[in-house]
Amino acid sequence: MPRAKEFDEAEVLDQALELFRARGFKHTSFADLVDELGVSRQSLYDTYGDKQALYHTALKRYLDRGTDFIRRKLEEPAPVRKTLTDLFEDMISANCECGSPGCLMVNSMVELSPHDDATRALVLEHARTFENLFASRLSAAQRKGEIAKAKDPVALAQFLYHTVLGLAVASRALGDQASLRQTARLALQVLD
Amino acid sequence: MPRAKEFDEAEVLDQALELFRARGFKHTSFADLVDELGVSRQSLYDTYGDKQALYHTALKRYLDRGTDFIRRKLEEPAPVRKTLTDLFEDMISANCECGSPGCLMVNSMVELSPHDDATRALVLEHARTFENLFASRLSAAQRKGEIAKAKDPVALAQFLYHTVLGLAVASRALGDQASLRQTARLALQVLD
DNA sequence: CTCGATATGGAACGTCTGTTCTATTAAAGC
DNA sequence: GCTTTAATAGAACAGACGTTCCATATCGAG
Repeated sequence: MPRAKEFDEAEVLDQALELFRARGFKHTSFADLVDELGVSRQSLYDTYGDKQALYHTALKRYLDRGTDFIRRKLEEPAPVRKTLTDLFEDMISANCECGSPGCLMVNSMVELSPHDDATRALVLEHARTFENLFASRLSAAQRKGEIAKAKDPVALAQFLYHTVLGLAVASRALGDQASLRQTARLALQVLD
Repeated sequence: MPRAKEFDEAEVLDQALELFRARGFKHTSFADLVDELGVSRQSLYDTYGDKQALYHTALKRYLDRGTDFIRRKLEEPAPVRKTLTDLFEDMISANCECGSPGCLMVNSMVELSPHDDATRALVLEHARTFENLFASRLSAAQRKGEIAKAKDPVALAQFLYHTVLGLAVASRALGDQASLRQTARLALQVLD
């Protein structure tokens, strides 16, 4: 049996993720990663492949975590308005922690999606998943009489998705949490 | 008197703007600019300064054009709902033309704002201008009885601004115009 | 024609980039 | 103790990057 890894693969991946999130793909050099992760060049290549592969792995991890979080949240038995209010609040807090690096998914959509097929595929799939999860939760809310049956759950889900994108951009570039919360509150009025 | 410039300074600047818009700052090399603008390196440096200066000039031009457009539109005597509906429609069409390069301002907010003070200052000022223009138009609409007086015009303006950001991201990465229009329609329901 | 300013092509520059190679050290299992 | 695998440091690489310099050609005004 070989020697055991001396660094936690998942933990270092998360550190790389945070660097990419704060600085973007192009603005994060491999030398930056070596310096700030405390792992040698060669070990990074052996463990994660090249820079693109590392980025994609980090992005996939980020998206999966987000999907899991949303799915769990939407399964809670609370009223849909309460659930969505909490969800937006959580997202705003998460995107504004430690400065305002914004959302890795949104940053990837802007920086890489148009030129990198793998990234585009990842975010497109996530968008569909997001919309499906929300649409089915909203449909259930309609059956329970929580929101009007005349509304289109898919359109509502897409609207909420677009709202999340806007909040992520604003949190990265403007960083005013109070106005983000107010926007979330107004956005959820579409349910009324 | 010296020799006259052989290229249209404003026209070439617009071409550079489109390149930056489609590919971002880091992904657009100076060699790309030389190749695709049909102007020599030296002339570009003499006319616009270095790459950063060229980008900032292009971004400023883009923001100013956007502000002018919005200001003119909001001054029209039409009802506020009709005006905003048209405005969103125009923005969606403009952001989705020629592929989906998205919005140079939003792209700059994501790629450069956190690391480039000049860019951050430009977009922050634009955000304030946008919100002020919208807030005062909404206040006027309240005085005319077009929308309820109980609503906060500033909060509504910020909500609409955040909505625009989200639509720009979605148009760049997803490019589904139909869902963008539907989102715009739902967003404007906050006025009801 | 001449002078002054401009445009242009190409070479040159350091620097940074992502990536690979080599050599050495270190732990875990047989 | 040997083998195997992993970690590390450092050198080396070729290519791209932004930028500057130089020599030359071109046009307008005097």
